[in-house]
Amino acid sequence: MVTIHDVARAAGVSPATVSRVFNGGNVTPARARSVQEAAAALGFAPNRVARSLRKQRSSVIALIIPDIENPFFTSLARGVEDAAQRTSLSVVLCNSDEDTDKERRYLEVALGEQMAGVIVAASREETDLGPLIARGTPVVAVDRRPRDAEVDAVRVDDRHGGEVATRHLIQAGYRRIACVTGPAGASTSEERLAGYRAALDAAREEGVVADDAYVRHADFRVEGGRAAMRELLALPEPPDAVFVANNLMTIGVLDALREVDRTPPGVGVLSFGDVPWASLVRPSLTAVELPSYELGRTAADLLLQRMEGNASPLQTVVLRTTLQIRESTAGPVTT
Amino acid sequence: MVTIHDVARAAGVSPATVSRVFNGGNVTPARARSVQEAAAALGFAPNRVARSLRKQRSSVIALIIPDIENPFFTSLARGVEDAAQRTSLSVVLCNSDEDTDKERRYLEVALGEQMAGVIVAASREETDLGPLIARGTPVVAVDRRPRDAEVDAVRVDDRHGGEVATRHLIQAGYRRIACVTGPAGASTSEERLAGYRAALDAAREEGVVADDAYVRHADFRVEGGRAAMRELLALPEPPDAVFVANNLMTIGVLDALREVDRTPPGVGVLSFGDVPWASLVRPSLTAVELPSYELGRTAADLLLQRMEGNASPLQTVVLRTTLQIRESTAGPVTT
DNA sequence: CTGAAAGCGCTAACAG
DNA sequence: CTGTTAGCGCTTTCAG
Repeated sequence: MVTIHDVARAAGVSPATVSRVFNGGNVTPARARSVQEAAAALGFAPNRVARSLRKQRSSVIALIIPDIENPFFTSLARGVEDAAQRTSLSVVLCNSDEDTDKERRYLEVALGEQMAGVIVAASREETDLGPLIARGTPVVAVDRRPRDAEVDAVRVDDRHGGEVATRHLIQAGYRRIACVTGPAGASTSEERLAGYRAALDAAREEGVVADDAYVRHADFRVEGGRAAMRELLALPEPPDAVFVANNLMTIGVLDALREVDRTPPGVGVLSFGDVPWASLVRPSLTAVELPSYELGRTAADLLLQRMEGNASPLQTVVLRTTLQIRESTAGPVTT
Repeated sequence: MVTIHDVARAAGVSPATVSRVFNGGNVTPARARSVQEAAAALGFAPNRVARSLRKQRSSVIALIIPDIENPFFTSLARGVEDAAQRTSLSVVLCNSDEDTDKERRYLEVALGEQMAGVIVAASREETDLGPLIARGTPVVAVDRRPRDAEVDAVRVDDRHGGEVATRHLIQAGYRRIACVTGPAGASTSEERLAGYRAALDAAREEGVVADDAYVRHADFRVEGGRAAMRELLALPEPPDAVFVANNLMTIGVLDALREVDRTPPGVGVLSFGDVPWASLVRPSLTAVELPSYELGRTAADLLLQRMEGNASPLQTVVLRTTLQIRESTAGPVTT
């Protein structure tokens, strides 16, 4: 391995000077050039580990997400990357797989590697960001919010979005509206469910059924959605519409409906988050649109500000969702 | 920050002993316990940067992929993660975004961070793995193969798969078969195209048209597929079938076809790689199925072997693809 | 089985 | 503007 010393010797300067050349210190142009030539000739690549140890901080930021196979999170990741692009920092992705153990491990890695910053979509509200914060690492929670963590956060108006969505189903004429939400303990699961409940409660007098038998917790994945929908269909009085709390579960729900030949809008289907490559899906799906890319972008901007020393009070940015009404909620079959 | 010295002092031992406790050295049980208690009490977390510097090797492996928004690569990533799971290594993902500059940067990071290993799906055949190899870092090329790089590789039978696919279109009765392939310079683009050409050449006598006007290079993304298909449709004599060299471009192709109300199987569509969430798509799509997960899994296994010191000659593992015949290639409309 | 000591490669004072 | 020096926190000989 060729080090800064080798370059120094070859260029006839001290190691410190070489370091300065590579870090924008004050060096005579002539010398700087000869250092660069020596470095190129020797194929010198700076040892980032040594640098991190010395500076007590690396130059990579970690993005920890719970499901790399969910396009919502990959789009969010693109937002983070694009924002980091302007800086000299690199972004690495860590997939916690909705698994608190894996998540904890990645959090430990981020701490131990002295990462410059961490953006995390927490698998559960219990996620412990304490050690990172104690060390002074800037942390931003995105999409999902750990309970009582002292961090900046960027998320969407889950509760409100869930309420608007459910209200739309009611207005479209559906009366037995089910909800397939995510794992208990994930903030987004809970909030979207709360919005659903609020809308149902407000509509009691219109003959809308509010019954917890219509509520299912699944895993935010295709299989979970499918299983939940099958259960709902097996009910003595199956729902005539479903509010599904994320995009992937909606795919499972649609599969389950197709199995029994009941398709939207006969059974209304409304997804929180656009189904991936929605253009392929017929009938087109009504969905609460989420600004996934902007979520990532905003989180990264916030993180970068903190890294530059912005010491203003902690903030939570809430991004708006938009209900996109399409064919899948056109109204129940009139029997 | 609490270091190994603090723990040593608290436990009344030397730093070396603390290190041994955390690395499985020989330490009296009683002492080991008191060290662990001290560590816990102080909230000690080992500094992985210092360790990496000392050991000249970190404990994370990098997976560099060209498109994090492509489910093929995220599935591959899952394969890598699951294989790494058995070890104490962590996997971080780097998205090169089909951009050779970003890719080079990540390769530099992997080198500078002294990563324990690197798995890379190279954006182009020119990708330079030299420095990594020179340093002795185990490297495995997956899916895409950099030209003359001295590395282990895991890929699929792209050429053969492309040939089988095209032959199927011919047998189904299509005669003007186009090909939308990926960027020139990506090994998979070239190989799949070569397979397509071989199949056409072999079928000249059956009235099959082999004309480079029917060949388009796009970007392996939805937009590229859409644009390419629009061009093909604008030809004086548009194709009656398309072999699309990846899953995402197929989505764009289907969109473009729908715009002009020409849908499969009237125009045959065959995708190299299953379209994501294919269950949603009607008509169902004929596709060359790729073992994406196994690709990642195999690459990681190979990498782990090399890290354990396996010094057998370099190997290339080629995984089989399977043609899944479905509705989208049922045959042209008879006019 | 344990401790002392010597760095891994780099950067940041501090002198000059 | 440049060189010298002193570590960053850890692991690993080498003695004992």
